[in-house]
Amino acid sequence: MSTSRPQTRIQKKNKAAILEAALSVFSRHGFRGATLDQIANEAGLSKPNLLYYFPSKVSMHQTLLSNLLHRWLDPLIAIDPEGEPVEEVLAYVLRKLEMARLFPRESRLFANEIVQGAPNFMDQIEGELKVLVDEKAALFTSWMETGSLAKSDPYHLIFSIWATTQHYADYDAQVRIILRPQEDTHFADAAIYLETLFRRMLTPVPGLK
Amino acid sequence: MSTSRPQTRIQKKNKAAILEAALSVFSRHGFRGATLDQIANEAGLSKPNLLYYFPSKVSMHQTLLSNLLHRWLDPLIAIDPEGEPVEEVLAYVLRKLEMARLFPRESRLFANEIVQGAPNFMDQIEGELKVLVDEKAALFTSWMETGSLAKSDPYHLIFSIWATTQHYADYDAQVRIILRPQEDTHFADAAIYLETLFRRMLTPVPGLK
DNA sequence: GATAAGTTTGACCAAATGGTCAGAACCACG
DNA sequence: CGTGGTTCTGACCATTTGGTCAAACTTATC
Repeated sequence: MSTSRPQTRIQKKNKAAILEAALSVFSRHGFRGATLDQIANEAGLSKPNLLYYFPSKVSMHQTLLSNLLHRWLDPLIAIDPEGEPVEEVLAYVLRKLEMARLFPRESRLFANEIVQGAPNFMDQIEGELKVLVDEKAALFTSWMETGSLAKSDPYHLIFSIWATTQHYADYDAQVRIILRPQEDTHFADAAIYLETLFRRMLTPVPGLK
Repeated sequence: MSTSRPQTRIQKKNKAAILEAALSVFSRHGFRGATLDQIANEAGLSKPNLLYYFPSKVSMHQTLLSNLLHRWLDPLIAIDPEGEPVEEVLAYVLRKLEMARLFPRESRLFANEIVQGAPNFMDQIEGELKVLVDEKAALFTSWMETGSLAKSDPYHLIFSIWATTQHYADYDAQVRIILRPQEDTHFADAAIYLETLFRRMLTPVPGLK
């Protein structure tokens, strides 16, 4: 209910610059490993100036995490219960891969948080995320029962989609070294591979009941 | 060539306790996020005592990483060029999943290091790991050419195996929350799911040339 | 059980880190 | 332009952190 003032031009610009820098630093070094000096440097501001816009280091981190949640859930929400099942799931895979390509820092921020036991993200995982996953798992199960999707464990199916796509963001350093010659095409190659992988998994085999 | 003295009883015990504690702390908080006080606490030793056994914080980290490399590569080495292709790769998948179950801290240590751009692991990834991956990728390709393994990109195949299996160690916190009711059986369920996923991917379809 | 080697610790240090604050500089607007 | 709010900074602070060291305490060996 607080009558919050509208942001000034400078506030908008600097808050954005700080969050941008904080995302880079937190996603590489984790919360504890990141320092305000690094963030200030990268944002082109002084350390006390950071703390003029955000009351503390944790508040920057929390802001980033809650901004992240919606972007992270959107591709899952977009699965259409009225669509063609195999194509809907494959489209989800490709959307997730696209996220890994376009927002690798966000993916790593998330990875860092989970690896550390999700100390600041538990609530959201237990809440919105779990509800949504349960809902989509139920949708997958109903598709499997009508025979329009091959039967398998819907939760582990979702995990395998997350794992394979996020791998290209989180393990970027490893992927680049191993694929050195084809560095520039590796996302396109991954898309082809993953579409095959999941199409074979999901396409119902007519002979089986 | 240095004539290194044999370790005393106490040295053996305390070095092991320190590495054990360091593994726990580094794997949760990353290198920068871990503190010597935490490690000392967990090991039941004083901070100066840690530094009697290891000259610095980085030396503990490096020791853990190089101990890790061999355990990490072994399952890949064990793929037998003389074996039945589909079964060999599936056995590799299950071995990797077993590693995620038995050594989750090691997996997270590795994940932390790669997420941060592998500052202390580059050499080994560029060296031994890349050579071994190239070798096994070539083996997969030869199997694909003789028709005993379905055709696909061997590098992305390997990535997808790593990603899906390590997910259960690295994203443990998330997995446990989403699967709460079946927490205790989730590795067994994952084994069934992943075997199906990769069997469908790898089994050659007779009708296709 | 003396003695030399191995082990442990409290006290300490310099650097780094998150954060504060008074005041200076800047900007929008009448 | 001047004035009131906004933005920025240098100097500062308390705490944490990796690391040192001399001295004390154990342990093994003869």
